[in-house]
Amino acid sequence: MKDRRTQIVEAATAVMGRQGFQQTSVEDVIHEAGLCGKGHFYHYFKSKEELGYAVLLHQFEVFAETGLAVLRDPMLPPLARLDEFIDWIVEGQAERGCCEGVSPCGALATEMAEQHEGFRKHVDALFERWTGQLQALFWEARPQMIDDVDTEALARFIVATLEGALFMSRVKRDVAVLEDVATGLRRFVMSHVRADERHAAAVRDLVGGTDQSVGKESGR
Amino acid sequence: MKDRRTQIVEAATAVMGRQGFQQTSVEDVIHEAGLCGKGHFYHYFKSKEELGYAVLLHQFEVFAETGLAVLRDPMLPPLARLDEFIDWIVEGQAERGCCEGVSPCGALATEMAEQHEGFRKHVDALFERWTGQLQALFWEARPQMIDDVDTEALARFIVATLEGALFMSRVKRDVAVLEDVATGLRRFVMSHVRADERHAAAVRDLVGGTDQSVGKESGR
DNA sequence: GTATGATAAGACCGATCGGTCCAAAAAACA
DNA sequence: TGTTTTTTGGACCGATCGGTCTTATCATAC
Repeated sequence: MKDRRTQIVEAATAVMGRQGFQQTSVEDVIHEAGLCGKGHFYHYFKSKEELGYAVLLHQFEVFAETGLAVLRDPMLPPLARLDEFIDWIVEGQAERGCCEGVSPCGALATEMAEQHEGFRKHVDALFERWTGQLQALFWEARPQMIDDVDTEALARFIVATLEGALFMSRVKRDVAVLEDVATGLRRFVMSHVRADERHAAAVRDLVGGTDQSVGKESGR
Repeated sequence: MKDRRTQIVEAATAVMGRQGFQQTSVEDVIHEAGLCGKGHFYHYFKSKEELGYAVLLHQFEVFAETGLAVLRDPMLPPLARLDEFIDWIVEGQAERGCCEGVSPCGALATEMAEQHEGFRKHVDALFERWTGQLQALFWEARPQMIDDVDTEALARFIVATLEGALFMSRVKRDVAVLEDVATGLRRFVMSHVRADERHAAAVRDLVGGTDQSVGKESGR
C-alpha cells in the first residue's frame, strides 16, 4: 500500500514523462494523481522544485531496480549480463514507442539537467552509478578480456553511446537506430575480449546479428 | 552587413544557448539584440515560435558550414577527414567549457526537439544530413574498408555516440569524457578498416592515444 | 466527545509572459 | 520640404502558473 506522497510522485513521473517538467503544471499533476485542490498537494510538497527532485529520484530508483539489477544478476557470467542489459534497454524503448524515457536520461532527466544546477548534479550522480556498475562488471570479467583495457573509459563509452542512441531514436521515432547501435556496441565490447574467449558465455552473435529483441527474457 | 533579422536570430541563438528556449523570454532576446520595444521585434517575427525555427535553422547552418564542411574537405583522404571532424567536435566542446552546444543537438536543439512536433522534425532533418554526410564519406573510403560494412549503421553509430558523449560531458562538466569516447570511437572505426590499410591516411594513433586535442588545426 | 490530521474544493495574489497597439522620434527617400 | 519607413519606448491585455489561504467534510485515535 503506497502512501499518498509516492502516489503523487508516480503520477508526476508519468505526466512529466509525457510533457516535460516545465510543460507540466502542478495542477496537471494534481489531476493526474486524482486528488483535489492545491492545498492537498502543498501539504506533501514544499514546492514544484521539491517534486522535481522526488521525480528524478523515483526515476533513478526504477532504473536501478530493473535495469542496473540485470548487471548484477549472480546467475550469469559478467559479459552475458551486459548483453542482457543492452537487450533490456532496446526492448524498453521499443515497448514505449521511442517516446518517454525509462532511461536515466530520457527526455525528462535531459531537460531537467539543463534546468538548474541541483537537477544537473542528480543526473550526474546517476551517470556515476551507472558507469560504476559497468566498471565493476568489467573488473569481474577481466580474465576474459585483453590486458590493457581502460575499464572506466569503456564503461563511459557504453553509457554515452546508449544515451545518444536513445536520444536519436527518440527524435527519429524509430527503434531501428537503437538496434543498430546496440549491434555495433556489442561488436565494440567484443573487440576488448580475448580471441579465445569469444565463443563462451560472452556477447552473442557479434557480427551480423540483427534480432537483438528476441533474446531470452530475464525475470522482469 | 547583416540585416536586422539575422542580427536578432544571432542574439537569440546566443541567449537561448545559455538559458534554453523556454527560459528565454522575447524580452530577453530584445535586450540581447540591443533593440528597444516589443513592437520592433514583432515587426520581424510573427511569434516566438517563428523565432525558434529561425534559431534552429541558424544553428544548423553554422554546424553545416564549419563542422560538416570538414567531412567534405577535398584536400584530405576520407578517413583522415573523419578524424579531423572528431577533433573539431572535441575541441569545440573544450573551448566552450562543455556548456552551450555548437553541436547540432546541443542543449538547445535537444530541448526544442522535445517541445513540439515541428521542432522535432527539424532536428531529425539535421540528423539525416549528418549521417548522410558520413555515409558518403564511408562510401568514398570503401576501398580501404572491409567488405561487409553497413555504412548507414556505422554512420548512425558515430552520430549517436558523439551525441551521447556531448551530452554526458555537458552534464559532468568535463571534456575528458568526450575525449575518451572519441578515442574509443576511432578504435571502433578502425576495426572496420582493412588491416593492410591501417597505417596510411587513416585514423591516427588508434590505440593508447590520449591527446586528441592537440591535433593539427584545420582552417576554422 | 473532541482533538488531530487527512481530504476536498477553490478563491485569490503576484508575477511572468506572449502578443497587440499606439504614438512619437528618427532616418531615408522623394 | 514632404512622405514613408524604420526605430523607439512602453502601456496594456489576457492567460498561465506557482504558491498561499480559507473553509468545510470526514476518519481516526484518545
